[in-house]
Amino acid sequence: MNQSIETKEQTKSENLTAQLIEAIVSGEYSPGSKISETELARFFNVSRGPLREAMMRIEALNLVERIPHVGTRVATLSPEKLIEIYAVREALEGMAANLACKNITDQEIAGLEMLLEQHQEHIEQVDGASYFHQQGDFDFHYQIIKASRNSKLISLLCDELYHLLRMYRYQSPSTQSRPTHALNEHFQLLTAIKERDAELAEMLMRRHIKRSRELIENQLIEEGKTNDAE
Amino acid sequence: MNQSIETKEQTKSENLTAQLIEAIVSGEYSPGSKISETELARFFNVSRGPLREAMMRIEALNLVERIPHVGTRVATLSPEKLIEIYAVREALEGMAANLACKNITDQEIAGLEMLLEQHQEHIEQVDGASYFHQQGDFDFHYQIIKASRNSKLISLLCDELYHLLRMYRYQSPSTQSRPTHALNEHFQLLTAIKERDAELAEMLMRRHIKRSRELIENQLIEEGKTNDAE
DNA sequence: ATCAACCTAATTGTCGACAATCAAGGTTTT
DNA sequence: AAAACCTTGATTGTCGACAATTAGGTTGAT
Repeated sequence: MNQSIETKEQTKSENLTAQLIEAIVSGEYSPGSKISETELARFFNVSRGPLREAMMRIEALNLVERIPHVGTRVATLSPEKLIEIYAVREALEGMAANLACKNITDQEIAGLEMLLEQHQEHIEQVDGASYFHQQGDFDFHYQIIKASRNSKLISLLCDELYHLLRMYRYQSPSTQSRPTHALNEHFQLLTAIKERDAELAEMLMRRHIKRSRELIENQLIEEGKTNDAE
Repeated sequence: MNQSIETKEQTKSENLTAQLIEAIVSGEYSPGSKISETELARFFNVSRGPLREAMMRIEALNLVERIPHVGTRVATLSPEKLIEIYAVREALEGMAANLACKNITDQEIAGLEMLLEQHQEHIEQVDGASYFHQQGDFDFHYQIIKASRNSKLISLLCDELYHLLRMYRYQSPSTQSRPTHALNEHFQLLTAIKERDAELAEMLMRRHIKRSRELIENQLIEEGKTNDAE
């Protein structure tokens, strides 16, 4: 019932866009695989018109790659691209943390505190259940981004970059994370936000993201070594 | 001849996209004005299919605003939105300057020096010809962004944000600028880049953009005052 | 046997027509 | 007279068919 409201946005083209984004991000279509317009259109019971319109939008989000007269493929997210995204994230989320200090409400801060306490319990209970943690990680970051009150910043991060991040996570479930350290950094960050210390919050956020990036870079180096060894 | 290669991308939908972006950014279609699909399609000698596909892409760039079943309008860029964009620019271009220090070639640095010298001459000759200066301002920033070698960063700044900036410039030719100060800041920045001082370059770039933003904010306050006075 | 040219099948790009929706003006009812 | 309800005109959304282009396999020549 609720679904019938949610899924029926207004127009087929828009529904398709939302559904395809979710399907691609969640790994339902494997990266690099070809997307046949005719086939997909038949599957979703629409004509190729709306489907192509949806594809144009999704292409703009960098979730698929299109070559004229050839076809569309689900985007593949190499570790190199991911590292680029992390550099962008570092800049943008640093700014978001900075602005959040100026605009966040006390109520939102209380919400963030609750969120982190939940995460703490999760980590203590199921030591290293990284899936829950990663979802929680996203939640925390989302809240701070929203609290920046800068709609451009919000849409860039949430609508463009985070789709790609989620996509990568589904692609590479082996991705390392560091739940305990990350949680500590979240607590530090929240403290800075609570004290409305914008510069400190920005610095902590940037360091937090930079460390995640370094983890990926190290993995990449490791992979390089093993590949060389072959 | 060159043109026939440039303009004929490959497909009508893509040609349209490029042409419409240029037309909208350059103010050919005035902000807020309604765009009739039938009319535009006839004007460009295409059917509504490719035109709508182009619109979807352009909507993703935030150059037009679409309401389902109602229509499409050329985006209006309020000073408030512009200020938001400047905050994003500050973060992203700061990072770009930082990365550029690590990746720029000596040849590119020499190019930047020449560019700034040209600007200096321009300013000395035609004191306050802000159009040339603003174009030059963009050139300088573009080069640094490109030198970051981060393709995500480059596409975000050049393909998304700068279109909006150019659009605003065409909308409000009365926009104040501060050629002399800006040029000094550019020289400072270039010095930091030459010395590969990433942190300093980032800081200088951020301050440079922040000052531009403050100029806009002050204009906004002035306008507010005059409006209150009425 | 190898390479080049050609042909064919399949996919994408484009079009014109039809269906669905909205905005505006006029009509009727209270 | 004001408000609610059609009705109509125009615009957008969707569809199925056709045209253009590509990829792959086949044929032919060197």
